[in-house]
Amino acid sequence: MSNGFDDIPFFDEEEPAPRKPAQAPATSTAASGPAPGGLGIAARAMAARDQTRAPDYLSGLNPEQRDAVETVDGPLLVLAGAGTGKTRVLTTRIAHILATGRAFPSQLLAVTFTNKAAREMKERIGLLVGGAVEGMPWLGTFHSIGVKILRRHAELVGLRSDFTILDTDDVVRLIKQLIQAEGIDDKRWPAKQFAQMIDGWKNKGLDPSQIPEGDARAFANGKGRELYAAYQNRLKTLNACDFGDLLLHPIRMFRANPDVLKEYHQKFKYILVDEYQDTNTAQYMWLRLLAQRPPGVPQNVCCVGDDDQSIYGWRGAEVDNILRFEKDFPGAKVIKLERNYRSTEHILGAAGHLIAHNEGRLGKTLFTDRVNPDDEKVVVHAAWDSEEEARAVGEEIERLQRGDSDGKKHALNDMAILVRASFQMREFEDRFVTLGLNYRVIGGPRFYERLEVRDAMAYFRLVCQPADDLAFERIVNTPKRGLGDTTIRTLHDYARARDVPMLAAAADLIETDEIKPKARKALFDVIQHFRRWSELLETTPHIELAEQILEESGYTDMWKNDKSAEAPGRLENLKELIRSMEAFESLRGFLEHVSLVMDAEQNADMDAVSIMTLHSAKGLEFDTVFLPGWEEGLFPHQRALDEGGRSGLEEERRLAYVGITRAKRRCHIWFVSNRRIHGLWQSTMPSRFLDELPVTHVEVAESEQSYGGYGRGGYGQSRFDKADPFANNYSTPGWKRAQANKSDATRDNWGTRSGHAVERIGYGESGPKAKTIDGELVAKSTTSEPSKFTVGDRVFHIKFGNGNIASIEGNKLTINFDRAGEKRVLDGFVERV
DNA sequence: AAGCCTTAGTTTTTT
DNA sequence: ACTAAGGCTT
Repeated sequence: MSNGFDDIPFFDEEEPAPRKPAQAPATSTAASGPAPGGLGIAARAMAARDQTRAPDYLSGLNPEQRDAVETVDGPLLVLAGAGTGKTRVLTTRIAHILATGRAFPSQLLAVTFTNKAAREMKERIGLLVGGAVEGMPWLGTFHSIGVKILRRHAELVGLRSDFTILDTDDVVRLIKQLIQAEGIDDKRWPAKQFAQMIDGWKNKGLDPSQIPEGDARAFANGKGRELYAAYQNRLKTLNACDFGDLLLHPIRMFRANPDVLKEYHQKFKYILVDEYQDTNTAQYMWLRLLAQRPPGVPQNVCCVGDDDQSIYGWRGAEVDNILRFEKDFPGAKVIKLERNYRSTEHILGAAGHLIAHNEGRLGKTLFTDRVNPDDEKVVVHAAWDSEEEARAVGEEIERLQRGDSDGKKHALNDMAILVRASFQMREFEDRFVTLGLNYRVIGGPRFYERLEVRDAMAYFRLVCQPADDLAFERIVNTPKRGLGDTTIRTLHDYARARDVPMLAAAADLIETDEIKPKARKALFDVIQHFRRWSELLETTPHIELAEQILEESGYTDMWKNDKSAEAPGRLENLKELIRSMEAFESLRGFLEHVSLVMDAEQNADMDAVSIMTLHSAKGLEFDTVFLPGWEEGLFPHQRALDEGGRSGLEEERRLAYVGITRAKRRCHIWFVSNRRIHGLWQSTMPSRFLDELPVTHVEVAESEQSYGGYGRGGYGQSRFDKADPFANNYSTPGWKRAQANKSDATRDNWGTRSGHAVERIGYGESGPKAKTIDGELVAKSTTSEPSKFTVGDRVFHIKFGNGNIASIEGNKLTINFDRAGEKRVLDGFVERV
């Protein structure tokens, strides 16, 4: 569990979460079996209760929190703003339900989105109640609980209970096969895209028969519905599920089997949902099925969320679920948590003013009364380009580390850089490597998604589940065994014709002469190996077996013989994979875990600055937060605006809100005038979100360096004394260029900004001379001067050779090259011949 | 089966 | 501009 954040206390300067009560039994009596288990916890919790006064665990709560904990009967929506003690309320509420004897641990259903959140909740309940929480079998993610339900009733939806869970990669490969089998051009209709469509439908809870006609037509000349149905059939044959099915199958099963649903109704006395604003339609349907009760019986559902932190609309989350909670659950009580324990008044003020620009919200205002005159305002900085941005952030970090500003030395662990898009990270990494500053990147490619780990897992899967064709196809020729396309196709056809797994097909076919002798020998060896491994499965310790599989299959040797730079790292990852199996009892148990828990631990020992996207920062907090890249087009992101319209913009704004509210003490926002996007230098405009920050809580940093045109020439006072605090930035070369571009076709990405009137102050002309790089950049991307080329000119390009200019858009030329065909290039890269 | 060349994509991410 | 992946050639 340690990625460095788990030990950061949720409350700053508050008393820690209540400790194990003195009268709690010292020894654990946790039940060993599953249901009806968990009496150990209940007993401890009951013992912890003090009949004469309010129990200890309630004492540290504010009135609203306490209300949310004690309102146990009937539907309850807790609107918990950032840093208001959400997790504390949830965990205390659970402890309270247990302590008052209202339910056994096994009668609580508590759902989270991520494994991390589930883990954290378990730990914290353990702290409250004392001891581990083995007795809460129904605390987990939507998906892990879905699997649990589904394994019990798999046969009701046409699966066997040992079904496999496919991840995205498997799904895409499977769909690709289906597309090809239909004779559809898989270049024109990419499997990946269709996988995303299916995912979208499943998020909405739609079967093939239910998808909108338009959607069905949109793919592969109207074959969308057919393909989706074919995909579901194929999954059934494979005895497999995708992630969406882990929710949809239980929904189907409950609808078709009211008696089963009733069992669960009786079982779950209290239901809790975390991060309710992130639920999608399918999750919502699932929840409603489980939460519904006959008239007169209270629906004990408690959903906790924050509409202002809903940032996953693009993957199917429906903020509406939280906005209409009261309609869905009549008689619901709504409690708002607005007292913030995390941030300074300036940070809260800035965030609150920004988010107030959103229309579709329930409306909360965070406040704190711990006001300190030394609290720093949110600082907005300008930089010339992203390189300077990274340099300046690096300097600020070193300053804090040394303790220059306030005499306190700040740990790198307390600082984070939160970016909108991951490509922004690189510049910071480069800079920090140069500076020798420790950093850690959160998110990004994950351990279990690495090629070598997935290969190894495919071997294990096939040993446990010989019918796993996807695993078979993945590794049958890895390492190379001379089993090429032809052989695989033969196997595939045979298997499909007889409806048997490919491994079985292979066993059949090596008896015949349909396969060339060489391939037959190779296949024979593979089959022998798997037979033996399967036999060892029951007798050999799983770690030993896993090592043996990787050795005997030649997989480790393959990487040992590989001379590429990555090979050693891959071998190291394989060792790590084996090591991580130690925590499990069997190979099967391990596989199940991995399919549901895709995250791996990070080392938290080192003191390091965290770099991550705004999305992965949700739920975390840091003393100092740096928010670079506040420019139109990047943040708010152009695509969010194009595809999401106004609601897209509002989601971006929520993202900005999430970013600011991660900060406890210091928040530094940056924007640059020039950024390279897709390899081209673009002039950028400051983000509209900057204009939405309140003057009283924000200051604009004086220009720290090279980037001249800002803050010099007698501007000592706050930029906010002016009508437009950022006016000066609009006099920079970047801004002028943006203006010039406005009347030009090159504005395509950037010129669509509206409703943002600014007064320009003619300052740049007489201002300090810009750096040399300025001249270069202007030369490359300015459009204020007419192009030195005209349509029809014959030009030479170093890569594409000779050609004629077909059209000119600012500094971008469209050229018909004699050999390379039509290309768009910058005018700086060609010369007249 | 390895290596080269062309082509497409380049916001955010969980399970 | 860069990268990664897929297709094609040798």
